[in-house]
Amino acid sequence: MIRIVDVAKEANVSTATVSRVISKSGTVKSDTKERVLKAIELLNYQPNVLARQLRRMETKTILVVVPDITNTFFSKVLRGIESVAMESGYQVLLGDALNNVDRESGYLNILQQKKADGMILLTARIDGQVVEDIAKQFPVVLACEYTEGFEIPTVSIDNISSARKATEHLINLDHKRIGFLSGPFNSVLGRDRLKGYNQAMAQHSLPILSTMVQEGDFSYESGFNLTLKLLANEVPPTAIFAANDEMAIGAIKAIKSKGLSVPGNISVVGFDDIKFASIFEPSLTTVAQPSFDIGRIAMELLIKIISKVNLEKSQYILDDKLVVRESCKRLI
Amino acid sequence: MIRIVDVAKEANVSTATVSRVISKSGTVKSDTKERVLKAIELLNYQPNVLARQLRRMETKTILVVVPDITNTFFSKVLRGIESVAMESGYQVLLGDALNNVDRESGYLNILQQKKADGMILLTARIDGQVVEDIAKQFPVVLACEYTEGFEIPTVSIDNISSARKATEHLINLDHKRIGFLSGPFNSVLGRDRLKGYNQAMAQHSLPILSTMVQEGDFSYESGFNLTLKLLANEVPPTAIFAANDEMAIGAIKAIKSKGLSVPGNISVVGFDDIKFASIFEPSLTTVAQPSFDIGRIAMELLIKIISKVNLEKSQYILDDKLVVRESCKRLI
DNA sequence: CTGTTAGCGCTTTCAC
DNA sequence: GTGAAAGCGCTAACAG
Repeated sequence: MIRIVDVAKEANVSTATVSRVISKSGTVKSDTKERVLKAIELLNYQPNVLARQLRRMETKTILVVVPDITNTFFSKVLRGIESVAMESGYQVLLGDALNNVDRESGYLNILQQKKADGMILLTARIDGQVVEDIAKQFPVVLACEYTEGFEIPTVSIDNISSARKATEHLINLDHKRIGFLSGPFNSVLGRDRLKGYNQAMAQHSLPILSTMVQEGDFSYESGFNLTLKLLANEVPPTAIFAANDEMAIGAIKAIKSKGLSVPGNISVVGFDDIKFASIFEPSLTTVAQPSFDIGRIAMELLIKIISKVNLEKSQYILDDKLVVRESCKRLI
Repeated sequence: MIRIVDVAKEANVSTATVSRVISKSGTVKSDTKERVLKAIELLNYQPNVLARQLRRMETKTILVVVPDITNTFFSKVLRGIESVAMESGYQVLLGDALNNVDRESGYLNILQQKKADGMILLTARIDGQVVEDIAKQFPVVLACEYTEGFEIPTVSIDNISSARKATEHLINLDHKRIGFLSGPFNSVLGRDRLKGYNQAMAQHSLPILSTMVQEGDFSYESGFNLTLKLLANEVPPTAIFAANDEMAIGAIKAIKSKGLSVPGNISVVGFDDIKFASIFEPSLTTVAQPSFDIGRIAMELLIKIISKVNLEKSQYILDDKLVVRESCKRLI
């Protein structure tokens, strides 16, 4: 292994000078610099990042905790994060929580061990207080999700109003009996989308029936199974709003499996606008989240926090958009 | 920050003893150990991984370079990698190459900087010689792909025979004019699947027409566009074999867009068996790769290499399986 | 503009 | 079974 002293010897300067050249800090006369560069080239020297990290007490690495990496919505957020990370010289350590709360909290101590300078959470099923405590000690940004009542910097859409809009879309199509496939109640995001649904129903004086609300886990399978349950009701719904696209697609498959059609017999709205939403048949009416931007802004925020730049504001609410496709129809 | 000396002082021992306790090495009398543990607890001490890394010259981190994280096939391989990594105390640094060769090679110097102890490449479009050079200096495992003529440890299926099997499935259904949507010719994997197609055609004395072979990039869009091109032929194909599922789904959408049906007018076979293959309509006949196992075994191999354990063999060929679903039909 | 030097926090010989 | 002490390779304060 070539060390900085080797380069220093070769170039006939001190290690400090070599260090100044490679970290582009301080001032070095241009011909000494030239000499150092040549020596680096000659010896094929690569600075040992580990030593630098220890010295500077920073890793230039951030941790991203994803609830489910096989969900393309999250992989797109991740892309937004990665793009900014790369520009700014950061690397991304991936934590896939596999939709499992224990796994999720397990990643937290990577921060405490100083293996990462900060963390972006794409999921927040962990106890809010725990996250809050971590966020007090280390740079943390919440993306997509947020925790109620705490002051952790957050990037997300307004889930309540989006869910309300989506539900209203169905109401405007004359649907009155609208089933809701919820996300887990233990996530704020799950609860928010439910709130939006409830608000829309209430505002239009429609009854909120407990049989019409099912708690899923954002998976295709839960969408499928819970829809079968909704359909088994004495009076089944004429429309279903699913809290994410994977469940919505599961719902459509379940409806079809019963010999019914979408949107012929039942209308379906999803949430996220994953790639597949437009490919699936019928193409899915859904709430499009600016996934890439969520990631991008979250990473920009995190970098600011790490650099101790003051934040103008800590809650970033981005615009979403209801994308109307083929999966909904006016009730006749 | 609490340091090891603080714990040592608190427990009235030397730093060496504390170190022995936390790294479970050497021998410590059980009541001294007790005292140290108590001090650690009391001070809420977390070892600084950076310092340990520098001292031990290892990071307990591995780099995974993925061609496209939004493709669920790769995210499943990643899961296999992560599961073993976690059990063995490794963390996963993610490099998303965005299907871009430059990005891909950019990740290589993370190894040289010692930010990772080893690397798993899920893509190998970089020059084989470059990979070979890196693999000589650092632990590297190739998964899914491999490089021709080099001796880098590899985990994959036998792409040639799988592609041959898939093509033969169509031939056995009496198809003679079979279009092939290839992956990029600059990847061995792309070329191998083409080879399999060619072999099957030749063995059954069917002509290999250049108009029937189109080079795509594994994306949905390229599958869609190239299929339109295939269909524009004077004599269009009666069946299409796509080198991955995303392209196959693009193909089906293109066929439908022309008012034709799958499998009614044209049969389609894919490759990978991504989650969506069974959900899409018609459900896709495809070659199922053991994605999770590929990841798992690749990581196990990498750990062996890092630990300098001798490998019994370096090329692991896993079994694939043709999953027959609805997208193919006998030609009448 | 450049060199000297003291650590960053930990592990690991070596000595007792 | 335990402690003293020498670094791992680098950076940054300070001196010149």
